This record gives sequence, structure tokens and C-alpha cells, in this order.
Amino acid sequence: MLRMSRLTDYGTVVLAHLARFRDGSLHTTAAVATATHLTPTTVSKVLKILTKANLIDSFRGSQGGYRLARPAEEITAAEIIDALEGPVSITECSVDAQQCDLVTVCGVGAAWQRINVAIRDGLEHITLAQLADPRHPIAPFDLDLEHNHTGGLTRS
Amino acid sequence: MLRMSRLTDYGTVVLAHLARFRDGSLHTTAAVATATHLTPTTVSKVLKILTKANLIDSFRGSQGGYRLARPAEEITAAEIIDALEGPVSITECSVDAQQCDLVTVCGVGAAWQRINVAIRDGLEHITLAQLADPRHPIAPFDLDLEHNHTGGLTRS
DNA sequence: AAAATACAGGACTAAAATGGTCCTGATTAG
DNA sequence: CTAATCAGGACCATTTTAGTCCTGTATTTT
Repeated sequence: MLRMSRLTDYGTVVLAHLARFRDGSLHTTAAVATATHLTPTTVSKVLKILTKANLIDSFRGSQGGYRLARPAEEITAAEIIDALEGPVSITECSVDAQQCDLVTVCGVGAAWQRINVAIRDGLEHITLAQLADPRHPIAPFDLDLEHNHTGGLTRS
Repeated sequence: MLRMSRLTDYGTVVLAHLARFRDGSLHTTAAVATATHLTPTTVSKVLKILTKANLIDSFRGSQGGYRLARPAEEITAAEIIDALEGPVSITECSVDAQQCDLVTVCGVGAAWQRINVAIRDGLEHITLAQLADPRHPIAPFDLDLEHNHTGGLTRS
């Protein structure tokens, strides 16, 4: 399924923490670490990544710290994963695309990719605000590849 | 997103290959390897895993080989992933659940888990037959996290 | 200015997951 | 009995991931 690295998990926790403050207040690495029960070094790493991804803003120097770059409602799960999980490398075709006779093989890869795209679309509609609020239920995915086997052979 | 290990990719390719034969014929490791352009050892590993997961049936001895345990229409993407990807280990709460005061932290984990469940549900509706056929389009996921049915509030 | 506070960026190490191979044993057909 | 074949692990190399640390830069305070 959606396999997340631990860093993504931490990142979400950190973001969720920052999301609790809607007053633009700044929070230092140390403060976030304490609040989330994570180690400062790890939190620092996560905060830096999130900053580069423009999900949070950072301010240097005394009285500096971090805060969300936008309201939690405008930060999506897809963005969080992109930032922390990095680009997803696809298993590319080993042979030259020109001479690839393995329709079955490459077709399969394409199918999974389309599933990924579908999942991604779904994740774009989930916001940090929802992730941070444990009460939010989750509707099932309509991952319908399409049903044009009108022949109805899927069942006997 | 849906990060698959290479083994899952191979597994799907192998399954897709077997799915092309609906006559119950058996296929040896070597034959599958040749057909898919994968190395025999790797194919062997994959086939063994798929056998243990009951997605394919195996027959030992001379004239032995493998074949799908069921029609491709009855094998789901979720099953394939379960078999090859193994159980998804969740980042478990470090502290005793009893004394966990970090609602934000644990709530986040729960949210991701629910997303996973939603994705899984979607994958259960995609069949090997669809994966094997590159023509099948993929509908977008309705990953609606909030959307509290009944128009009521989520218990404020 | 000087000092203290914080973030930026990257180097680095250890541990774990993956990928892939190989060996030994068990089963079946002929 | 002998050829095929699968079963089940052991095993090693490579890559990822986690997590730490060091050096530098920006900002505020005194």
C-alpha cells in the first residue's frame, strides 16, 4: 500500500503540530522536538526539508523559528509526501523502447503507474487540516480501472 | 505514493504472463523466465512467493510447473501487493498507549492508516485481468477524508 | 561591535531493507 | 532409477533509510 518512510511520518506529525497555531507564531526546532517527543536533530532535518518544499516558512536568528507557509487547509497530503518521500522512481523498461516486444510486461508497468496517478489524485484532496484531526473519517477509494467487460465474464 | 518493490513489479509481470493461458496449462520457471525476459532465479523466487500466497498453483516433478490458481478476474491488485510486498509495518507509538498524551502525534498516524485502508479498498476492485490489459483506463480515487456523511458534524 | 540565538547545508556512519544468487532436499513422470 | 521441477532457506552485495554532527550564515539583543 502507501508505504511511507519514517521521515514522512515525522514530517506529518511536525506539520500537524505547527497547524495548531493559527496566529503566525514561530516555533524553534527545540520547541517542536519537545512537543512532539522526537529528537531535536531529527526534527531539524525534517523542518529543513519542509522548508525547502515551501510547506513552512523559516526565520533565522534570535527569535526565529518556523511556521506553516499556508493555512493547514491549503496543504495537501500529496504535497507532504512529495516533499518527504522524494520522487518515485519507476522501474523503467530495460530494453530500448523501440524494440520492446513485451507488451504484457510493459503494459503491466503502465497499469500500476496509472493506479499511482489515481491514488495521487486522491491524496491531493486530503489536507493537512484533515490529517491533523483524528476525527476525520476516510471515504473509500473509487479505484475503478474501468468496467468495460460488458460480457460479464467476471462471474460465472 | 504506492511505492512497490521491484519484486512486486516482477510478480505482476509473471502473473500477467500466466493469465494469458486460460487452458490450465502448466509453465515452468524457465519458460516463464524466457517469456518475461527476467532471470530464472528471480522468477523462481517470485513464483514461490506467489504459490505460498495461493495466487498460483504449483506442480512438482517432471511435467510440472505453475498456473493461476483462479481466473485472472478473481485475483485482485490488493492480493498481489499483499503477497509480494509483505505486511506494512506501521510506525508504532513509542510510548505505552495507555499514557500517550500526544493526541496530535498518534492521531496523525491513525489518519495515514485510514488513508491506507481506503487505498487498499480501491485496490481490491482492480483485478489481474485489468492489470494485464494495458487498455484499461483508471478512474480517479475518491479519497475524501472528511465528508462526514449524514451532514452531521463529526462530533464537535 | 560582540554575543547569543536559530536556521542552512551537507558530510558521515550505522542499520535495515532489497535484490539477486545458489545450494540442498523433496516430489513426480516416464 | 533417472530426469525434471518445485520448496525452502542461506547467503552476500547493494542500496536506502535513519539519525547525528559539524561548519557556516543570518538576525536579534545588549
